[in-house]
Amino acid sequence: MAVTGDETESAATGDIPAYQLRSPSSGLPQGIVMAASPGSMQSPSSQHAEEITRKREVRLMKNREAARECRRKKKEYVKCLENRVAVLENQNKTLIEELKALKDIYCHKAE
DNA sequence: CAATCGGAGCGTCATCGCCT
DNA sequence: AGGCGATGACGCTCCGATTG
Repeated sequence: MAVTGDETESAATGDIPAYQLRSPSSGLPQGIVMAASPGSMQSPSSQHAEEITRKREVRLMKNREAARECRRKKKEYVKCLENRVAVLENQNKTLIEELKALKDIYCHKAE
């Protein structure tokens, strides 16, 4: 059976999730410059950059959740298949027993 | 007891297929 | 054509088990 210590919610690094430990620059598409000081007056170009960043964050968040859901469904599917295997194996066993019993009966009649 | 291994889960990227 | 959700692939972390 599977190991059952599978909750990875709490990172051992304290309160920072593992996926945020990467170098921050690596997550950004090339050519994107982070806005220097949010909250102050912004040039149109930095507003645009912020919009792009925001869109990216939304996309990443949606995909993160989609991936989680996808894995959940896959696990469920595999569990279903495993159940089906167990049922079919039982059926097979029963049928083999039945066949053996019938053969026995047939043999004794033939004697 | 520290090192190593293997499995599980996660986030992200790339890609595909569907919908508008 | 472009947006979007689903999913495979990859690399990473964490954790329990095993081993020397």
